[in-house]
Amino acid sequence: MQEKYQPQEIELAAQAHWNKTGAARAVEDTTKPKYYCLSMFPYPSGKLHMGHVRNYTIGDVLSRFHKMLGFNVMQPMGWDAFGMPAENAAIQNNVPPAQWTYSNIDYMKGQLNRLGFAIDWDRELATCKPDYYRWEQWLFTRLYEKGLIYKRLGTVNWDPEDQTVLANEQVIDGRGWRSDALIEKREIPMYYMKITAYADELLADLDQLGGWPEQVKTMQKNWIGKSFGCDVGFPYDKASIGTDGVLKVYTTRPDTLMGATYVAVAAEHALATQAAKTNPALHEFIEECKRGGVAEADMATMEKRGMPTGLFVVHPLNGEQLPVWVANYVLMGYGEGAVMAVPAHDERDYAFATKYGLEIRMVIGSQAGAYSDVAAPWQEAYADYGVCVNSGKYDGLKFQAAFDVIAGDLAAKGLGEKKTQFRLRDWGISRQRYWGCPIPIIHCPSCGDVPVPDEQLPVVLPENVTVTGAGSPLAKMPEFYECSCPKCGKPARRETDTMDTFVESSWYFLRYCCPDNDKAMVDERVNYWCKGGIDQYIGGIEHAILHLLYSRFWTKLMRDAGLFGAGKLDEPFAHLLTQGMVVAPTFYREGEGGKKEWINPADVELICDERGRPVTATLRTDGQPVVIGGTEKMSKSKNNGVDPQALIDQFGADTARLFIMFASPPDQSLEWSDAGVEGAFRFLKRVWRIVFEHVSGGLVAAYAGGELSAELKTFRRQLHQAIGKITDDYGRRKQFNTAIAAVMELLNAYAKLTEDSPAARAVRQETLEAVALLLYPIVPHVCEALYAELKPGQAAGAQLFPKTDQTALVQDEIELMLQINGKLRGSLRVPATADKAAIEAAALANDVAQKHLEGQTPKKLIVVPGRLVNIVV
RNA sequence: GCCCGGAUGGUGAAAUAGGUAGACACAAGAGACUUAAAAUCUCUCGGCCGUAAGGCUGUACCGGUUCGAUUCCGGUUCCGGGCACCA
Repeated sequence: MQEKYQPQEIELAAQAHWNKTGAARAVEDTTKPKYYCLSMFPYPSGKLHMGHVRNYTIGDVLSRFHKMLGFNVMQPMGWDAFGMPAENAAIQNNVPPAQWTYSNIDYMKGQLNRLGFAIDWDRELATCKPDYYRWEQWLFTRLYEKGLIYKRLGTVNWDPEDQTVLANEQVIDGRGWRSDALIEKREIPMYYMKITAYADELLADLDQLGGWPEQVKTMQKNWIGKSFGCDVGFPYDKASIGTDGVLKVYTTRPDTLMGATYVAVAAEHALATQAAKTNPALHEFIEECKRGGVAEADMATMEKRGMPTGLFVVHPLNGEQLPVWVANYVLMGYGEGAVMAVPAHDERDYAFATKYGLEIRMVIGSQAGAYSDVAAPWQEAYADYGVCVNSGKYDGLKFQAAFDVIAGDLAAKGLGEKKTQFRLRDWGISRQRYWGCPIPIIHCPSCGDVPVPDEQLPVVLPENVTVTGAGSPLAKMPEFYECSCPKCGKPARRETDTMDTFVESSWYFLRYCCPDNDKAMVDERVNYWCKGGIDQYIGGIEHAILHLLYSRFWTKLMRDAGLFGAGKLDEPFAHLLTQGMVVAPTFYREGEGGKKEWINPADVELICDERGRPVTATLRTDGQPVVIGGTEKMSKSKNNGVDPQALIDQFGADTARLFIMFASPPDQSLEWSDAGVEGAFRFLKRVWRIVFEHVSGGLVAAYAGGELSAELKTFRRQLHQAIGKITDDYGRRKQFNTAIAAVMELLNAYAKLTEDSPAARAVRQETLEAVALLLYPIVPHVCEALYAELKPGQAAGAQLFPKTDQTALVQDEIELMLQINGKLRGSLRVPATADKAAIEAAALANDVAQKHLEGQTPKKLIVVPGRLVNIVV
């Protein structure tokens, strides 16, 4: 055995061994329980970032651990290869997106292998390849025929200078990120997937997901947002509007209807358009509302503004005339594009009414008859449920009663009815971009939208294009869009929009089961690997809503298309681990026009005060100060990523894996710092040295029974307690930092062992064999090497995980803590078999207890078996 | 703004079911070994008082429940994630 721990050498050797033996190959085998361990596949952005290393190390630890428990493990990997960054890189570096993407995949695959992940590369897929996306196009045409995909207008960010649609991320303070032009909202035709048709099931099935964090289920539930409310119709006031009609709104608070004092409509609403014809100021205001992006966060935080239209509608219950306002916070795409406003009982309406001097009418009190408790002077809206007051015949009714009676009255007048509504909206999947999956539709002047027939699939995306950033490249390629109608044969035009990349990532995990099938989207192998759901899914918490919801949706779509045959799959992911973000500080300088130029932390010199808090920061290259931004998710846009490659080059893959698993539990965010990496390396060197010293004394058989001294007996108890704890940490708790700490603790105890008998050597052998296997899932390379030294000819990865020896855990005496009035005052040794009465007696007889009692009789005695005694004086 | 999280020593964190707060590490300081350095080993390490024994105090802030609260409940502050075209 070599005396020195040389990671580069042993890691390459271990990887060569795994490759030779096909250790990571996953083959269907019905004689073993299966374990499908899935990590969210990476976007091939160039090189791995710390988030990837963290994600895939967690996946690899769980994969290797379960393999040692006897499962048939599959750990696949692929590439979420379509997306905007490839187009941006193309514009910047004049490289075709495909070429850029494939070379990134090559490099990153090399990095994954260098980290020693047990990935079955035979199942690798890339979403930008026709043999993958053709099935997505195929299902698209089926869904289109079923009416689950349909076309309508949708609102996008329009950059008038570049003549192009921008993503929300590309709109900064209402301006295009490249052109700096003011962005406008624009309505264009888009394809939508009818996810709302599955809203009820997506909500109800959350209850099946026992292996999901509550947090994520709550977020999805709120996102779907099932609400019970009422449609309310406000008849037009004919004198002002000039025609008959009814303005429809939806509310979850019909009990407050008597307090409605105005209605607000979106800038694009028909009533707004009508009023603007004769009102130049209103016309100008509506134009202004159309400026800016479409992101909801911006809508919700912008200043609420409005303007009266001069039009009126009639209150359906009390017949009063209510003014119609145009408000910038009402959106045409959501619901009816109009809302009723009850300023007294809604915070947003309250703020708006206060600003524009609109009437505030209080109609809900916290108890019947008494509404002075929430009455003037008005400081804020009373949005809680209560009792109707100041509401005529409805006075005294509580929320539900008022809801029912008012809904009934509206229905009787034909001006409303109860309605269940969802916040969830249909999923717009059209993108006016090049680097994505082409939408398989042909537009025919006589036949309309015709789905591409199966035999013409896939619609292949041309790979040699030039991307300029202005307009859609496909729309400039006649050789792509010129075609003939599949129905009538006349000249037609192919759709040039591509699909949202979330579509590709909504089913890749099913395709891993059968990536080689060129006859079908999926086959019966899905039923083997996904039975009962994918056993473990691991990925960032930032995907808690969109990606996970879309994937659940697509699984249900594929199920209902009959793609799982006799198999049943309602939910794709049985267990979900949402890893915390890897975050790092951000630094920037403001350039011309206030544009932020982000600087990588590696190029920044931090100056800290004596308490270790950063005071100022300077750029290394010029020594000039930079602005310290917040600590945020490592990302390209903030340029705060830390390259893991340097870490691997210097210390090896095992140190990188160990450090990142030890630094914090997987579901917490991890703030990157270089400190601590050395510590992880030092620990591995220490393990190596300990094994080296033991092996140098000659090999012995592991302890298998027989008398032990008290010292060895105590130590063996620690060993087997640690095995139990670590098994629980890996398996149930998925908390790897404490598993590592338990091994460290065990080795600290090991180093303190003094005995040097044959029995002691046997216990040492037992311990080190166990340690090599206990650490194997986290640092497999070094453990493979150490285990081969301890048990020549044997591979650690082929062993079963250590089991606790119950007989080693037996204790004669245990220690209880002694509390007086809930404060720790001492401890107590009692026989392990002592009953409650014996423990009480021992506690009262204790010197410390006597001292604090000072002759008084205790008021109460609390005994928690195995833990403590609390004496209340 | 809305939804979901988080906050514990100089730092990362632990405390698994309401029961010893700070395990295990990092950094720092002191010492041993060494011609020296590196490596390694030993010790100290929340704050205040005390030579010590020990005492008081302490888990973002304010309040509550409990024999006992980092943990449960109500409120507040700050930080992070998501908000439908970043992935």
